[in-house]
Amino acid sequence: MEKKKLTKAQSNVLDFIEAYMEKKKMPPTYDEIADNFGFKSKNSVESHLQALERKGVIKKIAGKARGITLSESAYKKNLIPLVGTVAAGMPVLAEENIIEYLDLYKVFYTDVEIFALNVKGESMIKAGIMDGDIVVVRKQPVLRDGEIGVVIIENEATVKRVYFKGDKIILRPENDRMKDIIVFPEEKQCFIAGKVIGVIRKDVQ
Amino acid sequence: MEKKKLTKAQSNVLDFIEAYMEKKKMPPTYDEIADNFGFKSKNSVESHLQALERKGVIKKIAGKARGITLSESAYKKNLIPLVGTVAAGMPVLAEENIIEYLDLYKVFYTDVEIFALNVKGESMIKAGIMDGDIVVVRKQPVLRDGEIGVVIIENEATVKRVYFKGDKIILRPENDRMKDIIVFPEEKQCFIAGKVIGVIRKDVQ
DNA sequence: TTTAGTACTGTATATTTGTTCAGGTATTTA
DNA sequence: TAAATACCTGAACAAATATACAGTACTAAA
Repeated sequence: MEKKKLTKAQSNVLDFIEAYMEKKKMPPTYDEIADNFGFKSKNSVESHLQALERKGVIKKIAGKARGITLSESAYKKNLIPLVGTVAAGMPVLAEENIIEYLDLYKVFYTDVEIFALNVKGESMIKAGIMDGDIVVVRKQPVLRDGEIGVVIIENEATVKRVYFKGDKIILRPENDRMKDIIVFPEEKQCFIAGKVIGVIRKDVQ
Repeated sequence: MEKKKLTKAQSNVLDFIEAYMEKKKMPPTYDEIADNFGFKSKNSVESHLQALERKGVIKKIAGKARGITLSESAYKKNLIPLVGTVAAGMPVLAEENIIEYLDLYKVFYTDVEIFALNVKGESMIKAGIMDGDIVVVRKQPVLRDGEIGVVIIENEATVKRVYFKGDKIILRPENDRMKDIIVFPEEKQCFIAGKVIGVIRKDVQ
């Protein structure tokens, strides 16, 4: 892992490999790389790959078709570094400050089905769920008393804290200015879609 | 796309392909699949792959090494369906209810570097940022007046709304019970790490 | 009972693919 | 100026790989 600087040509080859893998979900062959850059010899590719391997950004699997793997640091482009305490003088993103790399796919990974829902309105503001947020929901048909869940009432999905009292369902907003909504399942078409397990906010003001 | 049901063996092969691709970032070869299941003939693999292709869950790229691609629906395992209005009677996750598939990697995609930070305490509660949340931060050395940012003060990272007044930096909590923190950059080692662009909450109570 | 599909083995073959050897020119480094 | 490095061509070769053909056995549907 010399971490030497890449030349322009080497950097172009690496970019191509990354883009190819992103799109096709597999590494390119030597021929495909040569074609892309108009190389008339596969050996041009071999040289570049050897250089990239020497500089530690890829690893070749000898003899194997499409045997190119991006080394860890190249992958981390897709991972978000989670920073802990920040040592003096050291750049924020220095390895020493990083606790782990967040793989956003895995943050909400579950065996069961999950889905997401756009939140409209401010009814859950005291629970930290704001207008425009996306809630991540684990699909399940029941809720425990007091859990935040998604309830479908006549084709409309609502996020509320849910209580059960006899045959009534109480939907309690987390907002002092709003009142409970009481639903009688016998009267209105109504069912529980799932439990809110996460929140994603894309635009922080 | 017949969407016929897979047999147990076919399902096993598909699972292996998915796991292999997850781990190695490339599709397996026929030999590797045969080895995994103890098949003594590559033709067993070919038959299974043809069946999987007929049933629409993979696509083969004829003649190409590792020429297996998972069809779209198989990928959606990694994507979170974003549900809009929910039509009556229809299951929540029916295609008709789904607006788009969220690719969490892309939700926070930017050209510039981003990192994440665990939030401790309730100082930003009115901005919908709660204790235990993860804030996603775009690395940048400046902030506009009133933006929520991450400021490092003597090795401690804090999330606050940031104002500038003369040579002072004012860190304003979004919590009525807390007071502004005023920092004189000349006296304390202090710098801006970035702007908060997103929030992720993993455990909703 | 026939037909179709599943699930394998075994052999053979053509193509794909990585790799090596032998050059060449230009550019940078010592 | 010499030596190293980057960057390319061209040809040849061996290994990796997909795929076709010929079977066997079992199961489920028509």
